[in-house]
Order: sequence, then C-alpha cells, then structure tokens
Amino acid sequence: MKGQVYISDVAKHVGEEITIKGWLYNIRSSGKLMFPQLRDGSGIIQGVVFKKNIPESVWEACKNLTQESALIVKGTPRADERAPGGFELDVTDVEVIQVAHDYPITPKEHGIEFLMDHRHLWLRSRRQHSILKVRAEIIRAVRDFFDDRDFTLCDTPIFTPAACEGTTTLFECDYFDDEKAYLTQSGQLYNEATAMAFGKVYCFGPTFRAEKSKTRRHLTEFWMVEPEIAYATLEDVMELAENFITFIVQRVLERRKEELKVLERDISKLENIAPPFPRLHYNDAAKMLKEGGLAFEYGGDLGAPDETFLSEKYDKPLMVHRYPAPVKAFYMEPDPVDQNLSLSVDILAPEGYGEIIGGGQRMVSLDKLRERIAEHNLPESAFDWYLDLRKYGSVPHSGFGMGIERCVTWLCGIEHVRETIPFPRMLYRLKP
RNA sequence: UCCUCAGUAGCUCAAUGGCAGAGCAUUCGGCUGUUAACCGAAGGGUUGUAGGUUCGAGUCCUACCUGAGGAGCCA
Repeated sequence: MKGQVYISDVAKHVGEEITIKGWLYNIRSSGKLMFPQLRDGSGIIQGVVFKKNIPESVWEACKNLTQESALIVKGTPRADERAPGGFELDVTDVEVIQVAHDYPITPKEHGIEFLMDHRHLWLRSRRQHSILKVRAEIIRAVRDFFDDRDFTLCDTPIFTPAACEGTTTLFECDYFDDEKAYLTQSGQLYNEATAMAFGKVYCFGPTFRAEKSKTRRHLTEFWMVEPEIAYATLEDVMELAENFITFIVQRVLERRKEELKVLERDISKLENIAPPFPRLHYNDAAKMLKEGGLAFEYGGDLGAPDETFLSEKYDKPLMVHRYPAPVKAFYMEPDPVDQNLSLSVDILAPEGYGEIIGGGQRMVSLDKLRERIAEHNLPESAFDWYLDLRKYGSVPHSGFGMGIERCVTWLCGIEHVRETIPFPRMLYRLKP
C-alpha cells in the first residue's frame, strides 16, 4: 500500500500530508464545517473539513457521504485535545470510492437479534473491533507462551472416527461411502499420543459440541488450546496453568489497554492476577457450599450457582481440584488418597465468569483404563490405538484445556461469549 | 430438553378493548468546533403467523413460528 498511512500510525506523521484509505464511521456537519470520522481497521480518526480550505467539488462530495461509504482521504494530522483519540486530520482532498446507502447499523441502540443478523457489518463497530483485537492478542499470547517454553505444536484432527467421551454431544456427518465421522469435541486423546512422542505438546483449534446449551457461556463451535506434558503431575499442570493465565492477562494489559478502555473494563480487577492462585480441594469446596446454604450434594459436579458462590470469595482465578471421578472424563487418574476422587482441576475465573480451564492427570494403568471404558459403556474397539499408549511405555502425564472465548469474555469484562468470536455458532444460529 | 419473557415504521420503543405514535436512520433546508452534534420540514405500517371472543383487538383467549434470559451439560 504505497503512500497509505494507517490511522494507528498518524502520530508519526504529524504535520505532513498523508493518505488514509478507509470508510466513513460517522459524520457531523455544521454549515461550512464538517467532522467526518474515518476508520481504516487500525483505528478511528476525526477529520476536519473547512469549506474555504478545499475545492468546491470536494465539499460537495463530502456532503453526499453516508455512514460506511468507502473513501480515500488526503490530509495533515495534528494533535488536538478536542478530537476523540487525541489527533485529528485537516482534510485537503477526498476521493469517494463508493457511497453506501442505508447502512443498517446506526449510531443508536440496537437489539441483539438485529445485531447478530448483521454480524458481518457489526464487526466494524468500535466495541466489536476492540473485543476481537483482544481475542487476537490472547491467541498470540497463547502461542508465544507455549512456543517459548519448547512445547511442540501438534494439532489434532477435526474429523474423528468416534466419541472421545460419549456420543451425545457430537456433530455427526457422512464420511464418504458408509462411514460416519464426528467433529472433534477435544484433542485430548490425540494429545496424549503426541505427548508420548514429543514430551511437551499443545494443540489449538476449533472444537464442536452439539449440546443444546442456551446460556451466555456456550457456543457450539469454539476454540480451545490444550497442552499435554509427559511425566507431569496434577500439581505440575496447576502451576503451569496459573503461569499461563498470568502471562495472558499481563500481555493483554500491556498491549491492549486502549481496547480495554473502549470496553470500559475495570483494569484493577486484572492487574492483581499473579501466582499463586488459590487452590481449593473439592471436599473443602463442598464444605463451603454446605455452610453457604447452597443446594449442593456431595459427590456431584459444581453447578453454575455453586461456581459463582465459590469464585466470588476470591479476587484471583480459583483452582478447584480433585473432583469425584464419576463427574469427570473416564481417563482421569484416581486420587491415591481417596480412590473416589480424581486428579482433576477446574479453574474458575473471577467476577463470576465461571470455568475457563479443565484438566488433570491421566490414567496410567492399562487395566484400570479398560475397566473405566467398560464402566462408561464405551466401545473398546474405538480406543485400541489409545490403549496402545498404555502398553508401550506408559507414564504419568497431565494437561488441560482452555476455552479461548470464555477467556476473552472474562478479560474484556463483557456479558456474553457470542461477541468474542467473529462469527459465533450457537443453538439456533448458523447465519451469517 | 425444561422454565420465564418478548415480537408494532429500516432501527429502538410508546399506545386504559375505541383515530397506530415518538426518537434515530433516510430525503430536503439551516448552522465555522461537533463529540450517539443540534434546529425545522417531508416520506415511511397487512402491529410475527393462523384461528377465536367482541359492536370494535396492537391490546383478551388458543395453537404455531421466531428471538432473548435462565437451568442442566460443559471450555
């Protein structure tokens, strides 16, 4: 893009004439003076158009501009406290590329249904732009964290031949002639294979859950990062997870302050995220819930109200560990202290954002694993390759999975996961 | 799947069972520092769909459709 300057770089070009290529975000006019707000994907800058300073044809062109019209603007940036963003552009020339008629998303309020139907355009708005910039930063931090610690990226398949953890939550599709394929609900089992080959691995990709969940925390298609480490214990991955979350939070605070400001995020809530995170044994959690008067029964999983109750007692992510084995996946290693419990951990984000990480130590014994598969009524034939991992050099190993969208929701301090992915897939929403 | 709520102008919302309205957007006019700019004017409607009650239904009843919030399950 020779000759083009991005709005994010205007501070370096104060006083010189530059070219900005973008769209009209909004315009205010006042007789012989206009204030077009321009956006180009990198930011938004307010232009100033004085009728007496520009040719008549340019003035006429500006008068016809509408919201989201495409245009190329020449002008000189200047620091000005009156302008949103701190800089404004004294416009000298405007080339209209296309006039947009009746852009549906106006600067006033809209309902969520309307906005979701126009998601392809909603992405242009300041708030959505900020959320997705934070998302991109989080993903970059995720990769940097693992790459810098010598984890090998080993992505796992999206088409899988059978259920990882039961069939009810899987999307089924035809796979050529007479075979069925299922969209992955976790890279877990494959991760264990690559961990035995590479030691420290992670996979990062889309995950699909066909559950008919209809809450602000659920998508049917979401992105998950899953590290897995050979010879690691539950305690090892709990420590890794707290360092991981801290790294991500610090990175976003460092590089996405402006976006968090747009989102009116209370940054003080993020600034004190640092190891060690509180660790709460399932048995102690159960005690607290009983004392708090919640309708919780020992041996069961934590419900949404239970999670909220517990996490509100801390200002850091809360690590609840050693859940009862029956509420966790079949491959979790039993706790040697109490065989009814498992070496598992869930990490609950603060401020009521709920579970963002689930993980644990994997079962090492071939015989016990076979028993578990039978208990869960899973076909052993589907797991023959997985059982091989316990035949040929089986070792303790652990890992966890983090849902990217829930993490973005928490860091942005927003209400709903649907805004944290460009095109959310939800129960009853497949379009656009 | 279950529970609750809502569908009226392009959008956000009003309208006691009695003439279907406002703001924004659009079009036209005014304004040399606007911050979701402001001021004046105009156009814009099969009130989600189908039935029913009534002299009369946006409003009451029934079914369905669509959406939202929550639960369970999960990241």
